[in-house]
Amino acid sequence: MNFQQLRSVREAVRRGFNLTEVAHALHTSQPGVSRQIRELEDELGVELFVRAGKRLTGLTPPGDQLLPIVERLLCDVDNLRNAAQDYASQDSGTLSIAATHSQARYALPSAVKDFRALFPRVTLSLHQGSPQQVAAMLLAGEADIGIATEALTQYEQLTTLPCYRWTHSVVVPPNHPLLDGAPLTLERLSRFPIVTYDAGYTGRTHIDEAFAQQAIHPQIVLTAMDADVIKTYAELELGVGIVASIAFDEERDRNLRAIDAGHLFAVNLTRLAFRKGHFLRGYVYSFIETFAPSLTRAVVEQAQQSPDENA
Amino acid sequence: MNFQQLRSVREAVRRGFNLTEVAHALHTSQPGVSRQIRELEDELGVELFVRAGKRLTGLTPPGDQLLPIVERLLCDVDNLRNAAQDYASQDSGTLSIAATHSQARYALPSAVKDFRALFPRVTLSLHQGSPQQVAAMLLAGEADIGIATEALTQYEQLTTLPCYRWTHSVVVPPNHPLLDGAPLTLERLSRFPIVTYDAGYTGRTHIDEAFAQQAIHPQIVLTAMDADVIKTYAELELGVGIVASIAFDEERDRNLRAIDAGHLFAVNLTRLAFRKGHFLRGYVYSFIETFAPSLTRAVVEQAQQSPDENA
DNA sequence: TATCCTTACGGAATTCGTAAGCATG
DNA sequence: CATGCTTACGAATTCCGTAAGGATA
Repeated sequence: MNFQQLRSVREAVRRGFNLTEVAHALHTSQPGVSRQIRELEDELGVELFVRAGKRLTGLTPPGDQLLPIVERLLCDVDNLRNAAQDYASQDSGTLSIAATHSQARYALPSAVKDFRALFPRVTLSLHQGSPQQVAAMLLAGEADIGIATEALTQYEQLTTLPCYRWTHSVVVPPNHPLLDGAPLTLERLSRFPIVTYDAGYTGRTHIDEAFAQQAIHPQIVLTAMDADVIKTYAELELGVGIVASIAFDEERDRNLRAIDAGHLFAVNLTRLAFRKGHFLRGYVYSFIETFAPSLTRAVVEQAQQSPDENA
Repeated sequence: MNFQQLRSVREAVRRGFNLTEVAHALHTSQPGVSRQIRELEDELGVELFVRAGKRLTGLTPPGDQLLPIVERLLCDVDNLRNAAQDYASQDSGTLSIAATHSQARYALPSAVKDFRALFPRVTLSLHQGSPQQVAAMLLAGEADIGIATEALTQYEQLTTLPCYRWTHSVVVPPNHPLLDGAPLTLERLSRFPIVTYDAGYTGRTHIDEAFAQQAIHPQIVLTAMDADVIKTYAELELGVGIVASIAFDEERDRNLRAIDAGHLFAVNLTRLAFRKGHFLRGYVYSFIETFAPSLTRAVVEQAQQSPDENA
């Protein structure tokens, strides 16, 4: 048994059982991969993959049970490397962050700035994607930490920690009727076409829930993955924008006015996540604490050890 | 990085940093081991071992931190093999049990008998030792499950589950004054010399506690690791024996009489233990349930997953 | 001086990629 | 017939044990 065999198996599952693709991913030849898998199966005495003729099509029951062990094993290989590097080169290395647009654009910049000053020799790589993509990157070991408001708690294999709470705001052009000073209600809001986030992004769930609860069916004329797009169309008077309050900046958004909507939609909780069992280098803890001061190293380490909590 | 390197490191720690011994344990040459370790250190970029001149004397801080990861990694290698075998040869394999004398001699036989009938093709290996040795065998991966009354809960890396409760009995020759029918008390007991278990064995802790609580200092004239020795000397009238009730058998021990001492000493709880993260083959669950019917597969699997419980 | 680790060297086994073969949709 | 897995083979590399060297208690 060796690591290459295990990597071949893991990659085969990830790449949909196409060994040619696996070979590319692992920078080796296709017959090589084929052999690695076959040899592992021989050694273990079980077929891990279902074969339709010569083609692999899925995992057998034993394969299904062994895969998590293989994953954990390879994860530990990374952990070993990371932990060693943490000593070998204390303050240099890579920090890979996966985040949604909202976080990358509005929440992270200040933490990133401070972190770069503290750890100039750490290469930061920031990957933007949907909450699902953020989770996928964490699970694949491609990112150390992920930050998003939605979806992260859904994954068995991720540990999540609360970072901060925030609410939505309504953004409208300066001459808009909603700026008449009367209290903002869902009912009033629903009289206007609405521009907001795509389903599954940045607290959209809470927006939908609020309307549904009052049996109001708002006319949503445009959805986008990020606040910048939403604000752009709110300026064009396509509709009333609903964005995260954090995404409105008086200085920059001079063509818009914000109305707090914290009382209309449930409070959102942005979470930080990492893969269970994934080793975090020393500076990763520093970054986390810079981003969310309540998440001290002790807090994060404890969350890592008691995998059942979802505080 | 490869498994042999990791095994060399693990074994070096286990064998007190003597690479010559490690080489024997791993069935290879001493320079080989030396090289494995050096190469791993080179690859990781950290020294794992403290070297005094040419001699290894201990772990460096990074070594200390990496060791648990190495252990888990190698444990998963075993898990992979075991899980595979569970499919490859469902009902054949090996079940290794570590137990104290009391358990091996009095509690296990019936479970072993039933298990052998159910799984004739499984090779049973039963290792007897002190509670500490039982724990050590589990930690070293040499035994699948361990059974003992003492000490097992002390180990961070072991998961333990309660099997059954039992109390002590006093055993004396047929003509002994304690058989006069008057209630047995610690005070009366302490008037006679006592023969019982060694410290750290089979509920000895509770015996000491009971006497200490009443500030009685019994005269313990002989201690032994097992009830058979104790009973032998009780027969020879060296002193009054205190043994686990389960160890007294009216049929066999015709030269002795037992007096229940359940009210004198705290109730003992015999526990079953296994290493956290250690894969258990299907028939292991069967054995456990045969031994302690309350420990169904579901119960055991749950204990495996929530490592913080010590119910 | 005995123990124990390192370095040096050479043979053996393993590994891996290329090329050819074959099944499937 | 294009895609995708397997088998075959040979070269290169890696691996590992023996033997010799050096440091320490």
